[in-house]
Amino acid sequence: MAVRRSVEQVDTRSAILDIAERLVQSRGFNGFSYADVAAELGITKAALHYHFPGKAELGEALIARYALRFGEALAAIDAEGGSALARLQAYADLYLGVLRDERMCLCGMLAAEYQTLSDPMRQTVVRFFDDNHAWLVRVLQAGRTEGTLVFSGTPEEAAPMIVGTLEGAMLVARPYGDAARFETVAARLIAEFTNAHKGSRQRQ
Amino acid sequence: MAVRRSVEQVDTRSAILDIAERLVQSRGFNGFSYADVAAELGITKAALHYHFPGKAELGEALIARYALRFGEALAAIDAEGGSALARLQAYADLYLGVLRDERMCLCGMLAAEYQTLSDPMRQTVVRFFDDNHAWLVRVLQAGRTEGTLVFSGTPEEAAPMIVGTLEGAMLVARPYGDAARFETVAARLIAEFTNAHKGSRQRQ
DNA sequence: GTCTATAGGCAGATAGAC
DNA sequence: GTCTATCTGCCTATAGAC
Repeated sequence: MAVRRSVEQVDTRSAILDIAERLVQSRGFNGFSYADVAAELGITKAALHYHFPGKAELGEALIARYALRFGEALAAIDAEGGSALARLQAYADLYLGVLRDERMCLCGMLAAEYQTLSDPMRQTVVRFFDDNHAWLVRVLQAGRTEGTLVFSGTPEEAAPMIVGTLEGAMLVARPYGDAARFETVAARLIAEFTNAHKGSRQRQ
Repeated sequence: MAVRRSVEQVDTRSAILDIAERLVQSRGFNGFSYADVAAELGITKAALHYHFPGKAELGEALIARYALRFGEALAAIDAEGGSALARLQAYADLYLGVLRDERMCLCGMLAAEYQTLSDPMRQTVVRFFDDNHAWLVRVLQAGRTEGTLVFSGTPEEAAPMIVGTLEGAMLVARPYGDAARFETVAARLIAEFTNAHKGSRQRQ
């Protein structure tokens, strides 16, 4: 009963999203076309328009699913019950996994192309970063309370450093095809949030 | 005598590069067209092809000029004779100036679109990052010797952290239209390279 | 749901006049 | 150097048959 979609539709829709997601993460939103997706999936461009009326709507669905999965990954990290430090390391490993797949973070890519995106896409991109920020703030606060993370200033000030560094390290590592370059930066970043680096500067 | 170009050609060529540069930095290489440049400059698309045979050649010229100017800016920083710390701060301020102009770093943008670029463009992008890296390595080494910069590991390991963090902070700050977000991250980054954060971990 | 066929526009690019 | 005119191809998108 009910309003369940047919299996075919769900699968095709997911397959479209899978292909488009990889294309956007590797080539950018302005670097792929409906023709690319259709050819790879073995259907026509017209069929794509049945599932997504336009490229902007496909883009919105792309970010929404990506954000959903990213949120689930963060929830899974939380569920493991590790320390805040362990959670921060797991967060960096999420980025590493994307880079190893020769991709850029979807929303990092879209951040670069931000000025060419539709308003709905822009809002969804910003929300992704907002969600990341909020999760990191919780981790940082927990780490400070636990004593596993050490940093100056507020969690709200420190969180953008983590997002920015990981996004930027991915961005630059990709032209070099060098995941180790990312790993070195990520390791340094995490090191900055541990040990007894900060003596007097902690929470002035 | 000699083979000097006419004043008109030089000026038009520069004007084309100025407009294209801004368009690439704000919209991406795949987010602008010859028509955009021509309309803004008040000439036809055909005239653009006289100065640059194709979009790829325009792109190469764009990166080459950008790298040249960036190199000059770094030389100017060196010429001021400040400490390594002052030079590092001036380096971060270069990025801030670009962001304040509502632009992304040209090569950061092209790094995102890397997989869609021609081989010559790719090589020029990588060389830009190589040059940045080399300059930063010199500054870091000088800072360690002077005692104005403190960091763990080698300069070669630390330099990618600086490039990555600044590029990433720009990338994420732009959707927020918030230069202060960048400044906070840049300030933290520089703070990490100063003070007495690192005790035992320095050069193990 | 997917197809064929096609519209309408814009992309990068070229020829040749001036 | 810049123009008009034009080309070819790809883009997103739609109509309507199956």
